[in-house]
Amino acid sequence: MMVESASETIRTTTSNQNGVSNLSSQLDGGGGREGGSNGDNNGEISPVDLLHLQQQQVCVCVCVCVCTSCSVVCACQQIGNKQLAFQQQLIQMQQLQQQHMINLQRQGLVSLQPTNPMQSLQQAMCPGDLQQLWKEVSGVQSAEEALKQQHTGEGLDLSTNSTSTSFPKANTHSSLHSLHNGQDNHTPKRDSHEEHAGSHPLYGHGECKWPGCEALCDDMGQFIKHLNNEHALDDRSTAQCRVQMQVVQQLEIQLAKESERLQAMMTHLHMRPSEPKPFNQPLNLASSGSLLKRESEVYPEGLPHPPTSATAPITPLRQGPSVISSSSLHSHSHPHGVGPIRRRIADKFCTPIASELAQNCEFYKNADVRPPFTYASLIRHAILEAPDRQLTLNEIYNWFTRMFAYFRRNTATWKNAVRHNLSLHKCFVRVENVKGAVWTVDEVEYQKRRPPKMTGSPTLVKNMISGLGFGSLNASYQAALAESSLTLLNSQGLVNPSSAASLNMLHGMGHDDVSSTVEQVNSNGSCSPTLSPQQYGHQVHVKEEPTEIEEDSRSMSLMATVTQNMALPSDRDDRDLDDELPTEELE
DNA sequence: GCTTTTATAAACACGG
DNA sequence: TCCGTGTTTATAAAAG
Repeated sequence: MMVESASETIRTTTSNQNGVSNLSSQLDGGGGREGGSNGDNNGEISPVDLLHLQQQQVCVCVCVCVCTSCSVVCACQQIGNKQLAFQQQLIQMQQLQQQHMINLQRQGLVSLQPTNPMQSLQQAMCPGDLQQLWKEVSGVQSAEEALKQQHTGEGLDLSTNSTSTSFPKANTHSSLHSLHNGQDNHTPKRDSHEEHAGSHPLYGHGECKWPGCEALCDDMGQFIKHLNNEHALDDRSTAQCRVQMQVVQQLEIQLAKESERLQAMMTHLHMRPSEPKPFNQPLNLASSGSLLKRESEVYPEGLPHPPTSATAPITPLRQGPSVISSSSLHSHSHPHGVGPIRRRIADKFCTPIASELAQNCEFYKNADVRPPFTYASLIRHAILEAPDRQLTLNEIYNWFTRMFAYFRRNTATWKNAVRHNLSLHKCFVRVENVKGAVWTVDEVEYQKRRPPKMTGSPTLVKNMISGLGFGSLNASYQAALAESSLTLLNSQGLVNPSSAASLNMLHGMGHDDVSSTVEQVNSNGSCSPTLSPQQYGHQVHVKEEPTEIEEDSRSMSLMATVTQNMALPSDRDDRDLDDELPTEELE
């Protein structure tokens, strides 16, 4: 069996301000470095050294051959004081590497084994490094290019933390694209070329994505031809395939490490369900700061204690803004120890509750963490999640307890709050059907209560804020909806925005507010509160707005306006509304 | 400092 | 009477 070999070039370069000139002072002698081992380790540079060099903003080139038959290791462990000396060293190293590569190519490249040399590199190699390996294997990159790249600041950021790993932009763009550039490659956005070219994982952006190959192909046919000619089943392709397997394996290892880290973090943050909690004190995302002062307080057993009494801040897994804000960290505790939770953070930042919950569903189910949403948001979400978008009070209770560990205790407190919110907010409409009293959501009222800070058409936003306030949806609002959100949704493939499926999809997309608004635009273009009780044929309104016309008609919900319209048919505005609403809604 | 929003607590009414 | 449900009021705090 032929010797399986490859040459690995790891470049840690920096686009630093210090440049190589700083190198000498930082590395000269090297005796002061912790863990420094490049002085007596037989020419090897350990990952620790690499990391250290990188952290020290040092430009260093390490060329390590991973072949099983030779032990060529080219490392700049003896970096001189002078920049020139360092550059010379680099050149020598590159020449050595190039020569070695030539030898390898003469031997005939064969597949790589996941041998120990390779595995030993895994600590220092990120997947991008493995991709870089392709360049060396395929001989695409010359040493001059590498040297040039090094001094132009492009190269691998050798960090032990994969999250901070950056990949070379220039010469590995193509090869990395298919695997590592998930942001580019996994997003639905694809250039027109790719869209028209069909879907071949090895073809995109008009070029071959075979690792190490950047051959330009005008169309799919040309690509197929190129694929068959250049990447046929031979030793070289096999070797590349095996390296690709290594890449995947490396990614899996990294994933396992990150998962383990995550688990440790969650464990550290008291998320061990199996671990007995002495007092089962919840963690409050919003007002955790006040808890720091009272974390030593103990509430007597059997006595209700404030649900806001958390012991430590904890955040769910998310990337959005639902994090503990500085203000929340410094919130004051309630003088009676009952610190009411102020505005939920996610509400404050207009975080879509659906996406937040979808993202951290298990988190909230298991962690005694107060969800960063207002009661109103939660209630609304619970109702909208229901198949028919209506829930009894008890079902709302059950949803709270099912979805949030936080609400599995202090039931009297939060249930009272739920009832209070249901009664207080006009967006919650109590209706009676055959099942009894159920609660629904008047989306118009909800949006009016909290104007959505959505990104989109300014016209839409404007109309959402101002146009909603006349008891009916004016034309501009409808037009804005149709122009912006509905178009957006249609572009997302949501043909029927009024369907529950669309709702769920929208929630999943994280357009909580947008979705709920757009839902109101039905297929015939008219706007109706989808969730208003008129939908429910057998339902009778129990919760009514005051019979007298409010001074501010904007406070009237659409549903309530309909109700009033029935009672006060002579009202002009209500007549206008009557014209706009489907007749069946008045029945 | 004012207003709005929200959370919390509590009182009360009503019906089963 | 008790309990669940629903409404209302009061208070405090945060945020704009």
